[in-house]
Amino acid sequence: MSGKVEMVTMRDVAQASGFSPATVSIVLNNAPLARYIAPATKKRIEDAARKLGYRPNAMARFLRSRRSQTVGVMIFDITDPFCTPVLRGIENALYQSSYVPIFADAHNQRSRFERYLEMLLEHHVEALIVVANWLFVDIQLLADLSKRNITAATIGWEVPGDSVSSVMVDNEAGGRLALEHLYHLGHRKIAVIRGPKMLIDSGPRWKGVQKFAHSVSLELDPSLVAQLPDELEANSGFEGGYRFTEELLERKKKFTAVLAFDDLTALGAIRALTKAGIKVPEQCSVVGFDDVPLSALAAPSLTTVRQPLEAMGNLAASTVVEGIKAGLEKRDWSISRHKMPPELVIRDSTKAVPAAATMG
Amino acid sequence: MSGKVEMVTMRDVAQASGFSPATVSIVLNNAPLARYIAPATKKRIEDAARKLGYRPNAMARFLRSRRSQTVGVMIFDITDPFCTPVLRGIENALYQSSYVPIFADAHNQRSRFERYLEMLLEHHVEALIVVANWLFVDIQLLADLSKRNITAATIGWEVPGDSVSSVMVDNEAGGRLALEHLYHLGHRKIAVIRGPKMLIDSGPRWKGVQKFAHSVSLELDPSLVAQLPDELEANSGFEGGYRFTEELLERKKKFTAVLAFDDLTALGAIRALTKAGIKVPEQCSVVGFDDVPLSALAAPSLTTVRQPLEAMGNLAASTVVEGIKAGLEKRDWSISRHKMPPELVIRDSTKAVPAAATMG
DNA sequence: GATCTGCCTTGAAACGATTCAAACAACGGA
DNA sequence: TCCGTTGTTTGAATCGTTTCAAGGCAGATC
Repeated sequence: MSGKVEMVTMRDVAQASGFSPATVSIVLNNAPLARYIAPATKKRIEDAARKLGYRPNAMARFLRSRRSQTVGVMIFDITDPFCTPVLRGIENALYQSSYVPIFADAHNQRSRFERYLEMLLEHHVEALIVVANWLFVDIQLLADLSKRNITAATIGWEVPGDSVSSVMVDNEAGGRLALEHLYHLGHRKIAVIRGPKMLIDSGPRWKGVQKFAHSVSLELDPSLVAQLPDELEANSGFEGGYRFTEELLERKKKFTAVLAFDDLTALGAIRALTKAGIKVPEQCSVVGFDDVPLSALAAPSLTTVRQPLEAMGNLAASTVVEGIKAGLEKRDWSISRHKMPPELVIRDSTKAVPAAATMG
Repeated sequence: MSGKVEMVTMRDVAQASGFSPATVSIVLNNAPLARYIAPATKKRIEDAARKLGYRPNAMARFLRSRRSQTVGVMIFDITDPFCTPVLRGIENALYQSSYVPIFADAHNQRSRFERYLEMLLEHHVEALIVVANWLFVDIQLLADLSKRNITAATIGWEVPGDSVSSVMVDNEAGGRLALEHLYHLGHRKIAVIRGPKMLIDSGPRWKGVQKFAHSVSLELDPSLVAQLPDELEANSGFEGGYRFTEELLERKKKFTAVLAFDDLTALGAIRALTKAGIKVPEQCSVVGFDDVPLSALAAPSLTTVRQPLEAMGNLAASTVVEGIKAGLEKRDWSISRHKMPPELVIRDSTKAVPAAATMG
């Protein structure tokens, strides 16, 4: 209860057990040489370590072995509800492999991203996972990492070249799923809110929508289609969805459904509809994209195209851990590019189109 | 573009600049001795470092100086929307001081908490911030940390004794604020959903509610008061709020407002009311607590008692950084216990009680 | 010319682990 | 007795910094 606890070092364990530090190291790490160590020796060393409460010093270990047991996790904006499940997935996978995540939040700022990258490199992370949803393109990143052979993976984003693994949702399939759902419910006049140009997701999703429309000869009225502006604010989608929907209503456009770029946009659209006295889903259906956690809690709960966010985080982390292992064992290893299948989650914000459209 | 980049060490900088590693270290760290170094020398060393792209090796530095530039951030469950803003606040403050957060998510499991604590100690974090909202009480934690003199702070929680700083909201004042608001809107028949016993917040909030009720001679009908069960699931509050409200309605209880333990509970209550055809806020007001990010997006947007979550994270982080500094300079330093003032945020889920109550 | 004073700069010892080549002990066979 | 073998254990170097007592070198003082 009084003075500081002196750190217990390997030397202490060696002394206590009567063997040399070398032997202790070999036993405690179960290094290859451990197979030559007498069982009795192992036991005595392990007992001593336990008794003294020995904890290896991660830093000292690193210095010799080049292993920091640390992975950098760079998030573009933790405030975005998209990130939380992804982070959970990453954390969980790393935990299984006894890696510790160093958390970096870029706040959507490039300068912050770079400074954090610098810090992560100083801490010699063994791998880097970047959760981003737009084009942070950074050649420096690519060069720095692959040269220092730090395995890296991105989530929701892809880096050109073949040095970084990636995990994404199949956006095109997702776009298709969303429109297909509305179409099968009988909707024909559908407003579409496309994502900002700067987001990599926007293009493919829209393509999926168009392709499906084409396949069933559905004409998408261009005056019902809008594109969200490029914005860095985390919740700007909500605003955007709200404004565009409001505008459509003011212009007295007719539509029975809104296909929104993502869940926040959908929520914004719903807010505008509700405010104008239009009931969702009775008078107008709304479908989102992502299935962020709050979508299930919203009122009405949101029909959406689900990205398996936690699984994506998990996969990315497992991938880099695999990459680290391969590097250690000097095995060959090539990056992977995963496209996860999206899944339609039907909740309360969509409904079959009423026999007679009630909106004007 | 070919082989790996060899690490640039301080020795390389020394060689390139024509000085010794000692001098380089002194200059690059701007150590006390730096005031004796000739300006020209400094410049040459700094130039060389820049040119070679020298990056200090955090591990090696630690080994000598005992400073890992690392702070452990233990979160009880990142899935809880409460945590995100807090995490943001912590991250931001640490970033300002060039500390890097090591992220640990206990998933509400004690075993995981302990394992992570172990890992954080191995990585020699210079401080620990624990975001928890219930009694994880752990004597081990206390002993281990203060003995190894690692400064620690908790958020939303307090540790007995005087070794750990804490930042909390003033729950009692918050409870008061919530009821006061409803009362001033004219509500008299108010259902109250108290928090789970295991949460430290529950008691004081309820106490605040009671005190205010007493001060205005308002009688709280015990049959309109429920307590959420002890549950570890992150979103269990929603379920709880839903179920209790549903039950009240089934029992045909009369009330014009619900005072919920937290935002999720409030959202659950709203869901139940809406499902029963009762309009919020026209027929029934609902007030939450916390002001988690999704409260503003919910429909109707939620009136709630705001905890300054980001500020709380920020404060906790600044506090431990201060503690680290004090320790380094062998200054005296005593822990602090902050109680942040809550703030009523009026949105769309509350309204003056109608002249004639319409509910049965 | 010896000694003293500042100024700058540096040698060398840590820090706590890992890693091999090498040492050691014991034993059987020649 | 000597050698080789087998089965265990270890000495000593090393990783990249930091730190501080000590060193070198002008110029000033006696």
